Amino acid sequence: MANKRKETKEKTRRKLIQASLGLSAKKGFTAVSLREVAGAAGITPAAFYRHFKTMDELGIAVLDEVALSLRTLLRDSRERFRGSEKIVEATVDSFLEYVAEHRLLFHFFVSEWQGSSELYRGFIQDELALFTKDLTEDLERNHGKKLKAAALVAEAMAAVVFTMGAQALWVKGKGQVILRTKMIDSLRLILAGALGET
Amino acid sequence: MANKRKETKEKTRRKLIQASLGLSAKKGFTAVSLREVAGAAGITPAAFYRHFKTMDELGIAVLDEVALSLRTLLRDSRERFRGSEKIVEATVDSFLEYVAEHRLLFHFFVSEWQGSSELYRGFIQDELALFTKDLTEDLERNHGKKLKAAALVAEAMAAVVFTMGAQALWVKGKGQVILRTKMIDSLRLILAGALGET
DNA sequence: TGTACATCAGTGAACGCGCGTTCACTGATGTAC
DNA sequence: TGTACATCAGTGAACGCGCGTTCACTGATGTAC
Repeated sequence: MANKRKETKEKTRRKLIQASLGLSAKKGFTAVSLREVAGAAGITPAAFYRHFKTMDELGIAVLDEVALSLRTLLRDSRERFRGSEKIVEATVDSFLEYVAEHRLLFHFFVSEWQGSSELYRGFIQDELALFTKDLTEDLERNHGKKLKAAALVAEAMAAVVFTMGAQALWVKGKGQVILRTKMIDSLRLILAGALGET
Repeated sequence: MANKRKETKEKTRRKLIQASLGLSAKKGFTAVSLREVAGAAGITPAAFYRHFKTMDELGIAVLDEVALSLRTLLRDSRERFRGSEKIVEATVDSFLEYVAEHRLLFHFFVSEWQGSSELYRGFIQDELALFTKDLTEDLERNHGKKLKAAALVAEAMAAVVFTMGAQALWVKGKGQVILRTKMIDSLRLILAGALGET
């Protein structure tokens, strides 16, 4: 077998990424040290360099992970409302499930969203633009030309969904239900405005 | 005179706050060290303790500063649309002027908005709730009962305004104008949805 | 299949450095008489 | 107003500690024959 070495290396790499997510949930990725993350992943600080040149490179690897998972969110959301007109509920429910199931990834995403690292901010903005673009297409497909300025609608929706989605990270039980209603109603408001009298 | 000592102490305190803002713009407040901020303010590390027990206490002082300035934003915005029905333009223009004039304060605010410090996050959510509450009242006053669920409208608007406002930090020249239009159109969409057919 | 050599993920010790915190101190400012 | 004492913002040296980075190394895995 010519790949056992590759396999174990990949395993360690994934441990480093998971360790970053866990540690940055507590105090923010910028405040996590190379030694900490190496220790949490079960390797010595020196071995860290076999995987990443810098902590920034690790940060980007984490964001790649987030991007990947966000795209599955989109796919899931699409499947849900295919053929149905309940685009709003489908989007919100997919989103809230995503946040619950990928807490650490989503928290990393929003915490660096408005952060000070231009590198991470740029990456996140690009990913958000992708999300908005796909949402725009879905809106056009579902509502046709009755809806003008679909791109604008998608952007306003994304702002609401990500902002309130971030709140979902810190709210439990009943609060989750209230938040869900709030998200749905907000999106309906926007959609109603966009479909309103010509 | 029994207050020259007080005065100079207050001056140093302000220098520490300003230094924090400058430094955290570059790498985020969490990554700023006590020694750095003391150095930037022109005092020794030990003297820092004459003003704050910890860096966290300094962070809260900075947020107090932000809260204060946000309230003047609200006042300014209110004065602009008093008697006028152009609540949307007035809000957006006040907001964009605020962001431009208080870049560092606003950046600090949004960068900790979804951050990992529960202390700061809580403080910011409270301040945002205040903003939303006042906006709700203004909406009710301006549109009366034609508008239902004013609180929801205000919250959706706040999400849009703060999210797009954060983008204004990193956009120049023509981009600013486009962003302004985008903000206005988004808010109008929401408002139209809320005023739509009963 | 067995042997001899190459690869390379991870080790452990060492380095110089900036960190937060403490301490006894200084000297300008404030207060009491 | 002048003097004697109290206050206290800021100093500068010292401390132990975790940091990122380097280095020669080890030993399991992979490759060539």
